Amino acid sequence: MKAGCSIVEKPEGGGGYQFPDWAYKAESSPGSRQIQLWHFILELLQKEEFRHVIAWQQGEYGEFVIKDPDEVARLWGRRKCKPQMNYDKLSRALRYYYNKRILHKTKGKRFTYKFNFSKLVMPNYPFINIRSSGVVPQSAPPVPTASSRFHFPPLDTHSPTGDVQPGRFSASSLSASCPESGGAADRKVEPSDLEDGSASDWHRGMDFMPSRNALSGGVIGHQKRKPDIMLPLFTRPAMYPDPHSPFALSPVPGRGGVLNVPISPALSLTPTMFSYSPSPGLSPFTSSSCFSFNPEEMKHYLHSQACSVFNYHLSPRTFPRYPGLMVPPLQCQMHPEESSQFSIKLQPPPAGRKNRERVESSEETTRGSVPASTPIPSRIKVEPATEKDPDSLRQSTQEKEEQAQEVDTVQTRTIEEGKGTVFAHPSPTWPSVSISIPSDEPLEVTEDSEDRSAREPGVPEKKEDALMPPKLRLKRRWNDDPEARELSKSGKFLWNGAGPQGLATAATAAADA
DNA sequence: AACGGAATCC
DNA sequence: GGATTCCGTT
Repeated sequence: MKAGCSIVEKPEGGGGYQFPDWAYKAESSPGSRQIQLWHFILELLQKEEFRHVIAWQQGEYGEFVIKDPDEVARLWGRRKCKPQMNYDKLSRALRYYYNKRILHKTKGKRFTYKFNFSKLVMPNYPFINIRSSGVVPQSAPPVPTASSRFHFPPLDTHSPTGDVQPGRFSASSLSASCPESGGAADRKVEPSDLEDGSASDWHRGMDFMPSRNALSGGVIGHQKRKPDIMLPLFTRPAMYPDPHSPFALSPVPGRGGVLNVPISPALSLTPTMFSYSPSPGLSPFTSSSCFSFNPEEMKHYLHSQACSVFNYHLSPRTFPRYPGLMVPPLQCQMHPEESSQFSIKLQPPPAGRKNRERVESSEETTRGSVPASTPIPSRIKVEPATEKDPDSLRQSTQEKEEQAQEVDTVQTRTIEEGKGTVFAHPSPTWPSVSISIPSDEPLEVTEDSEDRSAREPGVPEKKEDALMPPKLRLKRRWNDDPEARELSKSGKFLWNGAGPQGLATAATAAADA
């Protein structure tokens, strides 16, 4: 009986964050209707009260340590009303995030994982870019300061200068809805906690966005309505010193570059939405909004969108419509049927254990209904045995570089140099993303100021890469394959950096929801 | 401890 | 689809 386990628990008025009702609806969270583990983790991470249980790892961007695995598991179990939860199970769930590139393991460090923020948030906060100063506050993820919080990536590739300061996060309900969960860890933080962070409470600005949007859209309660255009654009915080605003969005409308981003807190940061869901219906940007923007931001956004569409074979429909926008032809399309429903299958059904057993024992089936006729595709392990263990070497030094490049630097270069894209069919070069915006200066959107040629000379893996199952591709990309990373850095994967706060915000929101 | 396959649940 | 559960392996 999960009677007491309500998933949607709106924060009572006052302390919590007020999102419009729709934000709390299950539909707002495609994929999973309940809080997701990574949300939960972030949620814990943003609360000082749990610092002894789980905390950001100092010195590593997005890295966190589970100090008390059992307790984390317990909390998670309580949240999910799974009393039997333990770290083993929880960690299994975390491990599933590896392939999704939401998380990866910091090898050599016990109970230490690392969020892949850059890939996580980008679709939702394409312009967010936080510096990888390497300074990670104790109780909070690397929080960009008011001055560095959000950058417009391509324009800011210089090395950061430790101006990241610890942010503090207001807490929302972390409370489990389970009946027995009344006490202990579930409390709200004092207002003082909410107040003083200069860069801290930014996510409260989220409050404005959905609600204002609901109003401005005029279609309250119909978020599914297709907007004319949906672009999450953010402005520089300094311009709008609204302490409550995550994106420094002033509640005062009408400023250039300000956009009311209608992000469902629950939905917006579900990474799978973007990465694996070509459906425009599930697009994070599917809510209506009125906004203004500046061309520069627009360029970046469009560019990244274009790249995303390209890189992931997303439906072109995911590309925001914009007058004058020229979406480069997707020449890397697959067969029509495929492309229409393209999605990265992270966990393709492998030959099951049953099959394995059957092969071995040549009969025997303990389960009820059994695949009497399940064609067993013999699985080919394509993955090259890169048996090096660069961890010890890489860990402290190189990883930071990675972060700097991965997170901070937004690769605005195009697929151009990718020649044959990772995924794909050799497509004649897709020249720079052409984005034309009315009343804009000549575009040089695509040039990376650094122009690092991280290009692999040989790139022998590409073909192989293309043949490789998506799962493996991703795996390669994220696990330990520096080459793969290099490849991705060189333009295969074009993501904007993003801040963990965004996630934390979402986590909070989701948690509250 | 960490990984990942497999089945299952919701 | 996202866990949860179980478990063999490294």
